Amino acid sequence: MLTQTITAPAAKVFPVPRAQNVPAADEFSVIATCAGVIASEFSYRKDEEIYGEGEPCEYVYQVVRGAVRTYKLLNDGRRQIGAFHLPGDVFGLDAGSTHRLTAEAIGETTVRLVKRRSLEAVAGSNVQVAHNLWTMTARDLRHAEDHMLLLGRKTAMEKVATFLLEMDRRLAKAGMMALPMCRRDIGDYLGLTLETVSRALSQLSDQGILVFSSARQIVLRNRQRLADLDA
Amino acid sequence: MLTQTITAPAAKVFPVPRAQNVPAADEFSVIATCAGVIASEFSYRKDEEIYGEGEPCEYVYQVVRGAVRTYKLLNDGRRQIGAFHLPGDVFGLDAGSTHRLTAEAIGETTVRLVKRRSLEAVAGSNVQVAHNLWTMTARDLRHAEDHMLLLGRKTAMEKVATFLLEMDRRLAKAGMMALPMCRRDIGDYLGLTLETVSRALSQLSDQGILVFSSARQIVLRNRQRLADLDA
DNA sequence: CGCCGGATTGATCAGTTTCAAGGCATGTGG
DNA sequence: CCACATGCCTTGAAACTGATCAATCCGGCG
Repeated sequence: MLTQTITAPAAKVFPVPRAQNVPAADEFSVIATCAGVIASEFSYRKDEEIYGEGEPCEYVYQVVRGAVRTYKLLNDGRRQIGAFHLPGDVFGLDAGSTHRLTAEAIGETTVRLVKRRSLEAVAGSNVQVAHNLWTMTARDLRHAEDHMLLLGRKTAMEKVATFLLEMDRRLAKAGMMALPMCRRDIGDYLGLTLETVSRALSQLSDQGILVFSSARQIVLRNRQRLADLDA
Repeated sequence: MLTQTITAPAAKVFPVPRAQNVPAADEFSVIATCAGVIASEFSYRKDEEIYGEGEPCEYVYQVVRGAVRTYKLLNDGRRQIGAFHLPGDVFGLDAGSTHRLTAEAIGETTVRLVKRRSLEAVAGSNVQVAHNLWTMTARDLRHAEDHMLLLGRKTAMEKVATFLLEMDRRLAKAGMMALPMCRRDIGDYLGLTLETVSRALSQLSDQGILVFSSARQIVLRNRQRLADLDA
């Protein structure tokens, strides 16, 4: 899956560069800094597949620039996006031997990656690294548990409110939120149609809770009222 | 939360008894067998809380007899059950310091338990145990990912079909399935009302896909047709 | 300028929920 | 031993939320 992206720039291998725009306590960096683990960088074009469901886990990834969606499909094409991965986020870390979701670049996206085998090797002797693997998987589990509550029990408006607060927390810069994903992606993340997402956002705009600079550039005007709508 | 169950039998401490009716490759047993880790046994009455969301993680549990539901609540009481835990299943293993779901006994239930602190201690030096913690959390994550797809994108009938196949796989004995949980629990697991669950089951019964011995005693007559309904 | 993908908005439809009634076991007290 | 209460389940009818179908609209770009 790395070789099929022939038009993408060749991966540049370099000796453990620390990420710039990434939280301080960064398990990925800790892992990548361990002896024997080589971090590379790689770019994907819009909508390009990074790995597919069922494929063997060759690498573990960290978003550097851009955004990634991971999802599952039903036979007839219905899609459930499990998570959006933004700069600094680690994805593709599966404990088993194959990926259980498909990962795609949402827009032009750059990732760092480490070989899973070298990770395994280090984890086999380094308890700190083994602990980090557990912590990262546990973080994904926590998100999934919260998201099950959303999918199973929240109303459309509550889902959208939760989504906006999550994105605000994760990617707000200077009071402005620049959503990398389209309405369909949001719908497939929230278990809604794109029309329902659009209607909910319009309603929030009408109520003055948010303002659109453009369809994907949003300023939250009243986080408290949004939080009230969130159940 | 252990001390408040005053009418339950006192925990009996005993030196690492292997579980009888439990899979061979049992990480919990591996963990419980490690030096310094003491396994106890404990029983809970129907609907008794085992731990609450937000409480510190004192123990990790394994169901011996009975069944456990773990769930989250919204402010107004809407409930999402994340998983049912049946004999042999491990639950309550959170990487953080507090539980993120509430656990309750569904009926009269017996569990084995080990102190989380002793687990931590062993994991700090034993890579095998650290790896097992990761594997168990990853298994929960896999289930949560599958369940997000169900909650977000499957129809009522598809949800019920998936549920029946899951329970058939996990607790069918002699072709018969004895569900430990009520219709409301099933609904709160599938993101449906209990009436919708009941209607779907009746419909499956009408179509001859299953037969009720009683409301909770079910025989699947045609797993293939059920799998077809599952999407 | 005109195209195109994405977004919005409107009208109708359908699936699920809600509300309500009744049935069927189980257990308890008279 | 029967009457009755209780909890759980089923079934029906009406209401409602969100989906579907369809028509623009808007902004960016060739």
